[in-house]
Amino acid sequence: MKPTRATLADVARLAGVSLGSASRALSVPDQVKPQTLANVQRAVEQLGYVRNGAAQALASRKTHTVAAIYPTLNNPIYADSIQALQQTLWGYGYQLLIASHEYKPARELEVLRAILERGVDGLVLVGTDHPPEVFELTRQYDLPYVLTWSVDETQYPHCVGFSNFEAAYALARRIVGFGHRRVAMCGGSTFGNERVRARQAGTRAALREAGLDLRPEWIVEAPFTFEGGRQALRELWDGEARPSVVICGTDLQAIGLLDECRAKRIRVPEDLSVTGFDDIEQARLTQPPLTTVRVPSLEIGTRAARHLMALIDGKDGDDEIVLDAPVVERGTLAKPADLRRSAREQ
Amino acid sequence: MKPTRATLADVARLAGVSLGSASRALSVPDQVKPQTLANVQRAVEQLGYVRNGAAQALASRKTHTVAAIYPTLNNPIYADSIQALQQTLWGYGYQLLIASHEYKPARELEVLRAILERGVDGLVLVGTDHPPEVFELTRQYDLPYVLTWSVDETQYPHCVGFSNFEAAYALARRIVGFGHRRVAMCGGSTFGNERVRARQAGTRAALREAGLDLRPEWIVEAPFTFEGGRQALRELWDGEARPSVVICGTDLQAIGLLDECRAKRIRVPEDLSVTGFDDIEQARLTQPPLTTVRVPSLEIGTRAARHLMALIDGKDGDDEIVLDAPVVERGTLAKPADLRRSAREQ
DNA sequence: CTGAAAGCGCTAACAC
DNA sequence: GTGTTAGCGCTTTCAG
Repeated sequence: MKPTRATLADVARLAGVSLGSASRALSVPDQVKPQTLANVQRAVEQLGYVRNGAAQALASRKTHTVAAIYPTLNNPIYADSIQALQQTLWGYGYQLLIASHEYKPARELEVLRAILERGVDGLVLVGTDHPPEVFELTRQYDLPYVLTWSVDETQYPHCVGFSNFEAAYALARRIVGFGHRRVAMCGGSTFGNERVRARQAGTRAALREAGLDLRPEWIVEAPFTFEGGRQALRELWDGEARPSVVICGTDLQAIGLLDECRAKRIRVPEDLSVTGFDDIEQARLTQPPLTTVRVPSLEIGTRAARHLMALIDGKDGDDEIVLDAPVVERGTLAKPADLRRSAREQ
Repeated sequence: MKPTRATLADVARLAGVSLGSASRALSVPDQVKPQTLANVQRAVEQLGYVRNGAAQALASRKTHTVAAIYPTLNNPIYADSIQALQQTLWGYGYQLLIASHEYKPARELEVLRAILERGVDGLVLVGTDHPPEVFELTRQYDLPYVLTWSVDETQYPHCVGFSNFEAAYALARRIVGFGHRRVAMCGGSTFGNERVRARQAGTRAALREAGLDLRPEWIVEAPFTFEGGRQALRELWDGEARPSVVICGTDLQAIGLLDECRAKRIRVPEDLSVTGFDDIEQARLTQPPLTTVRVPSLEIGTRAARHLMALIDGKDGDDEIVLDAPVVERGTLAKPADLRRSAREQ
């Protein structure tokens, strides 16, 4: 029965060295004589000693913990990224504190405050658009941070992500290339979310080149969930005119929308084309498989971790990591019905 | 420009009170005169003061952080639970440190050590089967913990979960009730995983009642992923004899298996019945929708959080929370082909 | 209800 | 290389 945990002082005493040496043996082992190192290690072993993180943090002002604030954990794309982040961080001896704000900027700020109070050495945020107070706090606390997922609408050098504008642009070009002219978008709120804005902008740009525009009634705002997709389809389908394609903001929405199509006996892609965004694993399991944009979520996690580690080490590292987010064509995007017909007629 | 963060001493000075009073004003506001409280609050405001968590932790031996170690984050069921856990904890002023061990017991131990070093006030673990060192450490550190997901194979009172045995038993009864006699299981490794064992046992119990048994070659061990399910089907289908139903350990596997069925033109449930476990959202999106067992993952998260808070507060609380995990029948489980035929013949 | 003072366990100069 | 010695910023007795 151990009444109280062993401290470094106990270790030092048992090893017959000073407190300082014991401390060094643990944190900078190559700055002590092999002999003392061995003694200390033996003592540690014997006592089952484990460092007290709080004390270490207080004295060294390093917590060996970083925090990541995600919009939600309910999207596999973020889960994947967290997984990668966590694994990589682990390799550096860092722990991960995670939180989510459910797409509410105010909530994000609260969460950040709580995290700051607990103390972390670095921060990972998703997206570039955050309440100004967020940036003030990171500055005030001198907290290194990396922005992930997006490189849109920002000057900040430490971003690990892709251009949502370009990705959406490329996808829309593809869509236009198939001959679609009645294009709808099912996205989330643009509030505090530059990804949604950038994608809208990218889509618009491609449409404009083809002489098209996005009709306001065909831009529907729905939650980034299966249910959101279902809702969106209902809204779109009950409208005056019907689009020939709907561009979804996430695969989750697209999958839900596809399911609603099935319920309503709308054939995809014959009656309606659908595209997603993220390329989650399920995207290839729909019937037909979903045409989408592949977001390198694992790589974002891994590189964000590495980049943050570099920042924390004071190595200002390379700037902005722009990853690729290619369109992956599968079965839900095809020529619109009217064109098929005319093609056949020729 | 703030060269250095304000400390409680600064606050006290500005407020014209002692360090002690300032401290109390923050942590036990009703033990100070309203006047001093107000002074302190004003000072805090003015200085933009934020507590230093490390110092607080060191002095009070409370970190206001709890850790949760999950098998993986790559299963929506865990993501959901984490979400609920995190939200609930947040309401109590606690942060969540998360980690995963990818179904490797040794890894879990390492992770726990790192977490212990960092310091947490409580711990959430998934399952009841962990390396003995895990339990030794929690004891040695006097760390309150709750075991989730399962109440099988354990004496430990602080569990929040369901009986995997019962759930599997109920499902198997249902399967047997449909007339299946050639039953296969696609599960994960039983190593360090009592859930898998309990489910096998429950399944066996139900089969035995019907005079059946599980043929060893029909127990396939595959990763808990889409791909795992695909693999399992291939293995099972290429074998000497073919089962009439396969019971999957997770919906992820079941969905992958279903997809492989489609690829191989195996009709479900005509040629083969399939069941899942978890009832993730996608389970109702397969074609036909998946018959599965509904695991109350959100509730597990919420109640685990509450229970842990009680433990931390020294309220030993109520014991073992046994939740319900009902079978949800959808379309992938039906009578086996031979019975259908004979039914028709009659 | 408040102030003073003693640590919490560790790191980081600083001399030796 | 190693020992000594200040703190890190806060909580918590203990008197008053």
